[in-house]
Amino acid sequence: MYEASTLEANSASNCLLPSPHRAEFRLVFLKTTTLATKQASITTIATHLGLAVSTVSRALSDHANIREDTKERVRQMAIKLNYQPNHLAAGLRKGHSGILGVVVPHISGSFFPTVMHGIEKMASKAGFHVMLCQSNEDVKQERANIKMLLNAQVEGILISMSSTTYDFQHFEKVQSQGVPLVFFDRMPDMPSTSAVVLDDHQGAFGVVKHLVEQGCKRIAFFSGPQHLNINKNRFEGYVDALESSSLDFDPQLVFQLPDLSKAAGAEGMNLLLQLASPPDAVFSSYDLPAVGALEVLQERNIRVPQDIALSGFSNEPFTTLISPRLTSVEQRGELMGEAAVRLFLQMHKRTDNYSPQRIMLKPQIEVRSSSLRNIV
Amino acid sequence: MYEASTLEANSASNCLLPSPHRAEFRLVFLKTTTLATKQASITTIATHLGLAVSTVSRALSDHANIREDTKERVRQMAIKLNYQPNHLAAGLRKGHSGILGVVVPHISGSFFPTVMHGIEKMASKAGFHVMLCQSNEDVKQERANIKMLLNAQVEGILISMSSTTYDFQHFEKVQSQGVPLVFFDRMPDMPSTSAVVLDDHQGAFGVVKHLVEQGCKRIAFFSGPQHLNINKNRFEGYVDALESSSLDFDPQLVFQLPDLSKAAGAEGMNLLLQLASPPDAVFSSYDLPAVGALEVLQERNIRVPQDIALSGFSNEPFTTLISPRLTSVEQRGELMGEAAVRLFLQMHKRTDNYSPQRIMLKPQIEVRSSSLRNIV
DNA sequence: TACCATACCGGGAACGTTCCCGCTTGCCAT
DNA sequence: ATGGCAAGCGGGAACGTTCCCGGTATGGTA
Repeated sequence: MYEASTLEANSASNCLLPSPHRAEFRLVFLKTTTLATKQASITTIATHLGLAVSTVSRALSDHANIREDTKERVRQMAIKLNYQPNHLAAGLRKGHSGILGVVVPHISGSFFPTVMHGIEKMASKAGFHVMLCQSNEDVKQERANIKMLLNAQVEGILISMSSTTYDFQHFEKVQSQGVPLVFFDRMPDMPSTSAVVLDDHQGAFGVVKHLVEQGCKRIAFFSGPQHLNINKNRFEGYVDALESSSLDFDPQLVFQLPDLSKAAGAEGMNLLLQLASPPDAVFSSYDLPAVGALEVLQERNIRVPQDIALSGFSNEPFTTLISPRLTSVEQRGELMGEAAVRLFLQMHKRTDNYSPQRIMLKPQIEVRSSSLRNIV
Repeated sequence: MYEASTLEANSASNCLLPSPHRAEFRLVFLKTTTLATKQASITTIATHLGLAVSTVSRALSDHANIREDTKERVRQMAIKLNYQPNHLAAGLRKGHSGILGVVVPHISGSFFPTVMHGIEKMASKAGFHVMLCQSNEDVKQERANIKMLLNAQVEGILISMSSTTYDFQHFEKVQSQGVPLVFFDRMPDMPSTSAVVLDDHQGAFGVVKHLVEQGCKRIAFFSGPQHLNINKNRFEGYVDALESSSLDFDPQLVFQLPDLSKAAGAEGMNLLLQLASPPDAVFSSYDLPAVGALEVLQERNIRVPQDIALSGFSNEPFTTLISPRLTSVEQRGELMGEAAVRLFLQMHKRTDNYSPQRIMLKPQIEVRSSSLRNIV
């Protein structure tokens, strides 16, 4: 169709500041070096006030056994000397760093960023710093990430598994180290792990039930790699919903896509249309293939949803921007992130006696015009 | 139009593991507590081998003055004792933490996650850990984030300014502390700061020039808050392109939207259509308002691009999923993230004598069917 | 034989905190 | 007058590293 052309494709170009700015900079810089001879520490405050280090430490942490006026003196001197507490030293001494590690397969799409948003929000509220890694869907990087995080003395790890992870020794090592481990969305088939996941089964089940209500009888399914719990559960939800609606399961209508892309969805749709009896609905494990299918249908002037109804999964932002708007399943990413942190906090409080817990979030099925036939 | 209905709206429900799993867990847990009596340190290895701590330290860091066979013995004992180096202690002693701080206004949309992807990729390649904060477009949180990061002894801060930031003292404090500070995308109007930004002016200029080439003569503009450099530069690019095309600047055609949302774009479009002489093109500072405008036009059966051409900015993923596909400007987020880290690394190497540098990325204008009138 | 350089390793201080223990002072009850 | 007790503070060890300054062998050279 319309090929996107490119007007400007030049690569990055460095451009230094004009000379007046550079001059101004030098000034600032000189002022800097003379001031920042040495960062003020707790000892600096102590010697300046003739107090003991321990007293200053307790004053700053608002300990009860320190008089209010000495506390105030310490605080004043602290801001006067521009004192910055050293989190590293405190962490070393206290035995915990206040850092929470997060590993995601990648930072793209809308789901993982949404979860990260929930995680960061909740973690910072609880006083934790978030250290972020991405595994790039690679077990080796995942292992390296976990090792890094353990070295950084994180107090817990929240992780969504990479798609190439089949053995779980690196996860077990984390647990044996006594570090709380919480999975979100993608979790391994391990007992004794905490996790927060979406009820993918129920989401898929609900979508198919909805399609049946709309009069669909031959519902096709686009699936992803089955070793991931999420895809497996979505598929089973599809199968169970068919059975519960006394519809036959037709393997011809099920495609395991090589990747969950738009192109793969388009290809799948083309294959479906070549069938002797093509489907009257397509349910895709992810929104992108559904859009691919939609474009194929629109090219061929097949009406959506009248001839073929369509539903995706994940409720990507674009589902409400295309026309017809795409029915999908909201994954509640932010809630998932928050729940994962909450689970971590539970395990962190009573590290002696935590029992692994699983939270299953109820999906929300967003019914839109791509599947809504009888507009009331 | 089609109201999205909700089938399942239950909130989160906790569900404990079934009893057999819990039993299995107890077993695992007991094994854990007995093993993890104490994390092995460098001293543990030293005493086990009858070596000095310093020797072990140098052996593990592959120092030249240690015999190869003792190195090997140390390494073996390390894995035998399941030794995990303590990054905190090393950081405290060495005076640097190996942590890079990142502050973004929010983790949503597609731009910031893309930048973060570039940052994380580049930083981890350089051996840095990434600590992530979001300011939620709030100066107070931004200040708190920076303070936190400084306490965490980060070796540098990469930041994209919040939209509510008007004074820059917290930035100056970072610089006076000698901590490298690099802005990306949104930067303050400060001299002597390093930054990597998109050439927003050129991007906007190019889009308008392209629209003019397509025969458009009355080009409307949707703008965002002008105190942010990005919006200001886009607006100026628009103005300069008009002038360079000897087209009149008509203030009636320029809207400063309250927020860069779809609804705001729709409202703006409606107002534009009420004009005595409506525009023949709309250029929006962000993609979402452009989609809002598009929906209004499609409702009224106004043809895009024949009657009114359309262009957005940011090249959000959905621009290629809607129809007609939306012309937009690619912001090169990943490249921006990588460049920001590279800039930091430069400043980090020669902290004594770095000159602030600015990198300006060339935008790519993705011409698509929403603005392409004469299909060759 | 005396001497020096090199290879290899130990001892110990330091990084900035926290926390346990102990000391003084003042006050009240016995 | 004696004891007890709490408030308020100081001293110092410890957390796990790294790094400087040594020390002891070994081997080679004058």
